[in-house]
Amino acid sequence: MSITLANLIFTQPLATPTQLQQKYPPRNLPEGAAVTRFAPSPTGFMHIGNVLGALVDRLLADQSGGVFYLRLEDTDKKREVANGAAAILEGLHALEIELDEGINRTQRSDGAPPQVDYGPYTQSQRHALYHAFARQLVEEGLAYPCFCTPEQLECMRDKQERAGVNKGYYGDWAKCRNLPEDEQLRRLQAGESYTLRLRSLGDAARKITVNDLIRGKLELPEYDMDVVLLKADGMPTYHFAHVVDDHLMRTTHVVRGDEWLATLPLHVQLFGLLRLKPPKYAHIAPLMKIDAETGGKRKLSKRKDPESAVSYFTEQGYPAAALREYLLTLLNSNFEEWRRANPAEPLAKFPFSLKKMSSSGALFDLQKLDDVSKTVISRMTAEEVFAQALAWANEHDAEFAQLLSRDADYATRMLAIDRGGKKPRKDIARWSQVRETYAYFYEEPSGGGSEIARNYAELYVHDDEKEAWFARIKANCGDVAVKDYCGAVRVAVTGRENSPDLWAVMQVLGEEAVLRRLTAQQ
RNA sequence: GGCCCGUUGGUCAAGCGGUUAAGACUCCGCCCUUUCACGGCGGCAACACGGGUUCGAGUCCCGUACGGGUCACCA
Repeated sequence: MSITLANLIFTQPLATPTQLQQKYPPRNLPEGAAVTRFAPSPTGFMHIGNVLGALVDRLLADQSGGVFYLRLEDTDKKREVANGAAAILEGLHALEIELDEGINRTQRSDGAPPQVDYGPYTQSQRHALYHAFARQLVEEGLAYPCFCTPEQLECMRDKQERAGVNKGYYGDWAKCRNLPEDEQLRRLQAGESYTLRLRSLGDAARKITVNDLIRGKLELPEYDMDVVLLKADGMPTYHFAHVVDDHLMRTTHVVRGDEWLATLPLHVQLFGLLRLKPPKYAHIAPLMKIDAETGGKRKLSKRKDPESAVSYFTEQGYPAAALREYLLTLLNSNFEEWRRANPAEPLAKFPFSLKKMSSSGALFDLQKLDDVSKTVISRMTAEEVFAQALAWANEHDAEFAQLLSRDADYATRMLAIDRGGKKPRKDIARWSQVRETYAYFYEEPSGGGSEIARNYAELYVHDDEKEAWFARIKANCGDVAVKDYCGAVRVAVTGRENSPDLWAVMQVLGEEAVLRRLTAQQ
């Protein structure tokens, strides 16, 4: 084998890009079907913004008869966490977002015939694929080895900072860009550490126009940096992996955070140099919050804001459906209107539109989430509420889980109070609130009965229907106003000044418990 | 700092050259009611600022301010 740049860099036999494109042909899907992907890195932390993107991916695939898959971006071994993949799957599960492909799945969830396997779906296993495309770039003179050390690069940036010029590896600053070939070969043969850099053809003075599905036409400067394509360990950088993977996996729509807008021209350039067709892009604005100290709006921060983690919401016990519904209201403001008109339709039926998304960041509003969640929970049956509350308690409140499961029938009857009608109660926004809301069903109020309560105990007939029950109170309250009389009974029975329908509460508690509470000593 | 993106009530947001500038959440009031919710009705409250273009500008253009992003062998 002759001694060439490409042969020294790529010592293993590789397929050609053309062969790979034949191996992973365009997907056999209906016209216009969107192939979307969720591509997080396994850092052990799932940001709520990440699942927001995944929701968009899911919706896009659903409404077009397409495919939504998961790809693990584990090219940075320094940041990788042991069970990072599990955390990602949990995050998707928290919103019940289903995958068609990826990691532990290779066929569509709707039972459609299996597609060609477009995996592996873990980037660290796709080494040879990246190298195949990288080799082509080297052979065409579009990529070169860079021997600069991290220290040298750091030093370069310092100088650039002082000189007041743009930082980065470009133009005259790109020391290794024009190394004589014999030097390149010599240093490669000597085993020096190197990265593979793009020989950029971009000129920052020129503009390209790209279309973003959310923002419309964008005019951005060409990318003129010689970015790293392959790191010293042979792993691809995000930019290069994005181009190779999304092409080979036949992604049609790339949905990602708008922090990628700045490097979009680079990605477009890379697709061009590889003679590949770029996907469509949709850049989502970040979720924001009000900073408690400054009062200003800022991006939801992983470090400062516990509610930026999906796990926060699962711990609080927000139902997956509530999370999805709330996020949809942020995505498309006409969603609430649609939901009111179609209370039972699955989300996939919602005419979701990327165009209707805001290009500036939405404030994450916990209060509104609670409101949405209350509505979602108020529409569930008592059995559903019981099952989900119990599932939550099993994970986060063992004592309460025991209480609930000790008498499932009792708990279900309790949860059924004021539920199911046209105007159901909306007491609960999260499963963590169930225990406190229904506490008096499990423990006697501490106050004890009052004079009125003891008086009422004597005339109480447990088998009274609601009408008769109320008539009996009215007939016996004497000088005391009905309102006050009922109030006293309520306090004795529940320990609170307010509760759901008193009669219904007493029916569930049972005659014995009611009488005991009415006659308890103070 | 360079480059890019954005800015309609407290919040999410309709609006696409002529509107009394929708709706939802929060808050307040009233009604319903055995309490509290729910529900119904009503209210407070907005086009960041300055210049243009135009008969007319939230809507188009240019500045300014503010916010966000990016400038890694992280994604």
